Amino acid sequence: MNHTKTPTLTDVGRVAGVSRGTVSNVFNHPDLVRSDVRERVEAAARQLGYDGPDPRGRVLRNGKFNAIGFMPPGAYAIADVIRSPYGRELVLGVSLACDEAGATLSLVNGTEETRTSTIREALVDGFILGHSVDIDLITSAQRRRLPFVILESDAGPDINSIRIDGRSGALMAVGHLAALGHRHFVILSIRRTSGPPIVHMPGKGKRAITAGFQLDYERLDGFAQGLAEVNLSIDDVPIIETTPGEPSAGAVVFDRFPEATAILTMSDWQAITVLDEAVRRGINIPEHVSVVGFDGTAESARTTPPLTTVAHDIIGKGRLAAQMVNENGQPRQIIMSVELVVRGSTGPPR
Amino acid sequence: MNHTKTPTLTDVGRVAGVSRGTVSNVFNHPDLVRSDVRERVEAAARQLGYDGPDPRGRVLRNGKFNAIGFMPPGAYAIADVIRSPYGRELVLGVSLACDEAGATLSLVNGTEETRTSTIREALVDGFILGHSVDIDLITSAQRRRLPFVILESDAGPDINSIRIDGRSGALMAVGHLAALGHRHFVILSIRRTSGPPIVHMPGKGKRAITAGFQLDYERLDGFAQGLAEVNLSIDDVPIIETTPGEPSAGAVVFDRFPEATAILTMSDWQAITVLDEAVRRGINIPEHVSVVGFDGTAESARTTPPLTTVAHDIIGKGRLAAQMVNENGQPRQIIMSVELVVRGSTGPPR
DNA sequence: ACACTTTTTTGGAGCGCTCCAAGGTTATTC
DNA sequence: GAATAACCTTGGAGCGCTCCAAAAAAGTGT
Repeated sequence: MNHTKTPTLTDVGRVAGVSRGTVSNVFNHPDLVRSDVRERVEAAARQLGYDGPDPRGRVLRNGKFNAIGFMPPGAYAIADVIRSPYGRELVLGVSLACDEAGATLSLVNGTEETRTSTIREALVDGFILGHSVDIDLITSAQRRRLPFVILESDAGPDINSIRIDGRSGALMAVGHLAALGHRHFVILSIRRTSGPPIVHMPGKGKRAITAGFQLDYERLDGFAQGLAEVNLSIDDVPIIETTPGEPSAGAVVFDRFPEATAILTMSDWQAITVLDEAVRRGINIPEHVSVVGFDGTAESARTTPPLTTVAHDIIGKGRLAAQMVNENGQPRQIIMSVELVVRGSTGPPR
Repeated sequence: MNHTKTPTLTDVGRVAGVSRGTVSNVFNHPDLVRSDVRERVEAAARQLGYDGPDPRGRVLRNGKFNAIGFMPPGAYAIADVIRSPYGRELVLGVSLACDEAGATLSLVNGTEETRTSTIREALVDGFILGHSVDIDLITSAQRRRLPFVILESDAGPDINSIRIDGRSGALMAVGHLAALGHRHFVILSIRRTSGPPIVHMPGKGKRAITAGFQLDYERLDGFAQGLAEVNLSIDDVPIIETTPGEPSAGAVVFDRFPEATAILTMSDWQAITVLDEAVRRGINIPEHVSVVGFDGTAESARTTPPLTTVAHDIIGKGRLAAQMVNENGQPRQIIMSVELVVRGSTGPPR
C-alpha cells in the first residue's frame, strides 16, 4: 500500500529535471522533445510509477470527453435495452461507430426523476436518446449544448432524428396478410409501462395507448390504413398492449382470440413470444395462424419457423446515430426505409 | 446560433450578485442557501441559459467519474460482446449493478495496440476486464491505481478476480454423457483468433490451443479428466477449435466426424450453431447426437430442443464484478460454482 | 567567433469546479 | 438591547492538465 499521493506531471518533471510542459510533451508530442530528454523523463516516470497524464486534468483542459452517451427511452433501463433483440442490435451499431471513431460508449441510465440531471452530468460529448419525445429531456440536452440525436421521434427541423418509416411497414404487413386472404386480425401493440398485457376489445376511438411513443402511433396508423384498404376497420380488431418479451402475450392471444388467423406485432420480440407459446400449445405456424414481426432483428431469422417481419437496418441506424453525434453538423431528420421480409411465419388462413 | 461562450458559475454569480461558491451551493446543496437568494440565482441561471455545473470542472475537483469501464478480452470488441449470448448477459449484470450504484457503464474498446492507452485514459473509476491474463493490461490497470476485476482468470492473490469452476463443469458434462452410454465424443474448443474452424485430429499433447485463455485450458482439462474416468483418453477425441457463433462449426462436426454421438462444447453459442446445422441437415437431436453447451445463457433454454448445458449465474457474475469495483475493498478471488442443467439436447447414444 | 536560423524548453495562464475556514448576517434568548 | 446561537455567504486554494508566446539552447554558415 503506497500512501504517497499519485504523482503528477510536475513531480515527474522535478525528478527528471525538466519542466511540467516538457513532460507533457513527452506523452503527447514526443517528437518535439530531444531524445535524451525524452528518455530521462520516461525513466523518471517509470521510477515514480507515473503512467501518463491524468485524464481528469486533460478533460478539463481539452474540453472533450471523447465519449458518446446512449440513453434508453422512457422508463427503460440499459438492462432492458440489452435484453431486447432490437435494443442490443441498435447498441451494437452504435458501438461499431464509436469503435471506428475511437470513442467510448457510455450507457447512461436514468430513472424518470434523475433523467435530466443525468443528461446534465454525463461525461460525454454527445447523446443518442432512445425513441422518446420527452420534452424535458430534449430541452435538457439542448441546454447542455451538446450534439444529440433522437431515435424514432421527429422533434422538428432543429433536432437530429432518425426514424424508420414505420407506417409504411405496418401497411405492408397488413397488405401481405390480406393478400394471403386473412380477415381476422389481432394487433399486439407495445405497452410502454410495466405490467401484464392490456386487452382492448374492438371499439371505436384511440385504444391501446396507455402512453405511447410516436413510433407506436405510426405503426398503429399504418395497420389502420392497411386494414381500411381491404375494407376492414381497425376498430373491429382487438389490440393487446404488451411489453415486448412479456411471455404471456401469446397465451392472451390464443385464449382470448381463437378466431384470429393473423397476428400483427410491433416488434420481433413480441412475435417470438407468440411463436414460443404456439410451440407450447402445439399450434402450427403458419398453418393455424400467421405471425408478423417488426424490426427484422437477427433473431427473427432464427426462429422456427423463421419470422416474416418488417425489417430495417438496425445496426446501420445505430451507427448512423453515432456518426451524426460525432460529426455534429447541421441538424438532419432522417427517415429510413423498411422492407417486408417474408419468411415462414405467414401463410394462407386455415 | 449563440457564439458567446458558455456561462460558468462565476457568470451566474455575477448576474445574481452572489459569489461563485453560493451558486455552486444552489446546485449542490440548495438547503444551505437562503430561499430568496436561491431563487435569484436560479433566475440568473435561467437567464444565462446555465444548466448546472459543468461536469468537467466537477470531475477534476472531485476526482471521480462515477463510471466503471468494461473492456472485452483479447482481440474482441464491444460489438463482439454484445453479439455473444454470454457477453451480453454479462454486460447486463454489470449494467444492473451500475444502475443500482447510480454509476455509468462505459464500454471501452481497445485494439491490441491501443489497449493499454485506453486503460490509461478511460474516464472511469474502475475496470472490469474480460477474461484475459494479458500481463501488460494488468500492469497498466495497476498503474492507474484504480480498482479492477478480471474475469475468468486468476491473476494472483493481489488482484480481484471472478471465475467459474469450469473444470468441474466440463467434468460433469462428460460424466453425464458417459452415464448415458456415450463413447464417441467430439470437443468444440474456443478459437481465440479469427478464422475458420481448426480441426485437431486425435493425437497426443496439447492440441487445439492456438492461443487459449485460462478458461479454455481449464475446461479442456475437465473434459480430459472426465474422459479418463471412463477409461477414455482425450488424446483419442477430435478437438475442433472454433470461434463461437461461427456457423460452419456444425458442418465440420457432421462432415468430419459422423461416428461421434456426443458433442462437448465450451459455449452455448457453439452448441446452438451445431443445433442449427442439425436442423438444416434433418439430424435429430438428441436421438442422433447429443450436444452439451456451456454457460447456461438465456438462449440455451429456448433452443429446440432446449440445451443441456453447464450453467452458472452470468448476470450475477457481472453484477458482482461491478460491485467489487465499486466497493474497492481487499482483493478477492472468487470462484463461482457451476451446475449441469440437463435438458433435451442430450440422450442415450443411437 | 559571430550572427543568424532552427530546434527545444520553459512557465504563466486558465480550463470550471468544490471545499472549507473565516467572516458576515439574522434570529433567539435573557 | 446586548449576548449568544444559528444560519448564510464569501473567496482563496487547488484539482492536473495543455497551450502558447517567449526564452534558451543547439546548430549552421561565413
